[in-house]
Amino acid sequence: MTINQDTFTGEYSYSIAAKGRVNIPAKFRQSLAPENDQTFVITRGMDSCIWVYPLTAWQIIEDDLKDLSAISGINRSFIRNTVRYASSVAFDKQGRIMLSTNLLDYAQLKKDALIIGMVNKIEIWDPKVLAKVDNQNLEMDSSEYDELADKIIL
Amino acid sequence: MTINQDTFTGEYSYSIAAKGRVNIPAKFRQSLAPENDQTFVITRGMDSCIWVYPLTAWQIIEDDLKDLSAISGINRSFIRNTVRYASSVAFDKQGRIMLSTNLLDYAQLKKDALIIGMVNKIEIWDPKVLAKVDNQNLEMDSSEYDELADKIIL
DNA sequence: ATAGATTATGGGTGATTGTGGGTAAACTAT
DNA sequence: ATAGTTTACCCACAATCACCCATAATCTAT
Repeated sequence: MTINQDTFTGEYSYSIAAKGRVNIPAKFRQSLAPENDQTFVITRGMDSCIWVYPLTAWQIIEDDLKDLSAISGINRSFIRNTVRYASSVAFDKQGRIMLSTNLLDYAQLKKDALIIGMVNKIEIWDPKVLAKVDNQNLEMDSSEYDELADKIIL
Repeated sequence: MTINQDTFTGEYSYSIAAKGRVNIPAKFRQSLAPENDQTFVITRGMDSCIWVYPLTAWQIIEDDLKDLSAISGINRSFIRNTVRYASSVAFDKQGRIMLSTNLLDYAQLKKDALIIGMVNKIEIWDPKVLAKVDNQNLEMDSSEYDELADKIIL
C-alpha cells in the first residue's frame, strides 16, 4: 500500500551495475502515477547527489521556466543551470534507470547507491558522501532547525 | 520518451567537423514537433553562443516583432539585431546542421561544442567560453537569483 | 515450511547514434 | 564558359544504447 501518488519516503540501498544502471525501489515505482509513463527526470541535486523527479512534476518546473524572458541575463543563467543536467529516463522491464557518466561523477557514485525518498522527489547518494554531509549538518547551528519546527508539526 | 514537444533539456558535447557541421542530439530531434519540418532557425545568442529555435517557435517571435512600433529607435535596433543573423536550417540524414562561419566566429567555436537544452530553445557553446561566463555569473549579485529560486520550487 | 510470485542484478544482441569522408550538383568569380 | 569553391546528399564504420532474457535473492501467502 502506497501512502500517496508521486510521493516517496524511505531509504533503500542498491548496487550500480557496470553499465551505470540503478534500480528504482519497487515501492517508488508503484507510487509513481500512471500518467508519468514510467518516466522520471534525473538531474544534479543541490548537494552532491542526483535528484529524480516524476515526469509530470518536472513538466511543471519547465512550464514555470518557459515564462521567464531570455532578455534578462539572470533568467538565462538560472534556466541554464536548472535544466543543463536534466534528462528524462524511463525504467526498463527490470525497473532500472540509466545514469549518465556526468551525473555519476557529480554524485561521486561508484558501486553502492543509497536511494532516499524526499516526498516529492528522490535522491541518489553515495553512502560515504551522504555520511560526510550528515556530519557537517550536525555541526551547524540548530537555530534554523528550530525555526522549521515552528512551521511543520511532527 | 521525450518530456515535451519542442522542449529541450540536458547537455551534450559534440565535435564540429571540418565542414562546420554539428550534430543535433537525437533526443532534441525527437522532441522537435513534426510541423517544424526538421527545421531550426539559428541566430546569435545574447551571450557568446548560438541560439537554435524550432521553426514554429521562431515564427511566433517574428510575429511579436511585427507588433513593435518602428517609431522607437530602441525597437528598431532590437529588431535589427534579433533578425539580422537568423537563418533557417534543416538537419541532414545524420541529424547535423551546418553553421555559417559568421556564427562560428561569433560563438568562438573551434573543435568542440557544448549543446545545452534551454527549455524553449537550444544553445551551442564553446566549452571554455561557457566556463568563463559561468564563473562571471557566480560572482554576480545572487539576490535576484534567490528571488527566482523562491518562485520556482525545485 | 513450502511454493509461487516478486524483486534485484547480471549479461547478450540488434538498433540507433555520432563522426568521418566521398561525390555530384549548385553557386561564384573571373 | 570554365575553373574553383561551396553546398547538399549519400555511404560507412565504430561506439553506444535500448531492449530482451536468465538467474539469484527476497518476499508473500497458505
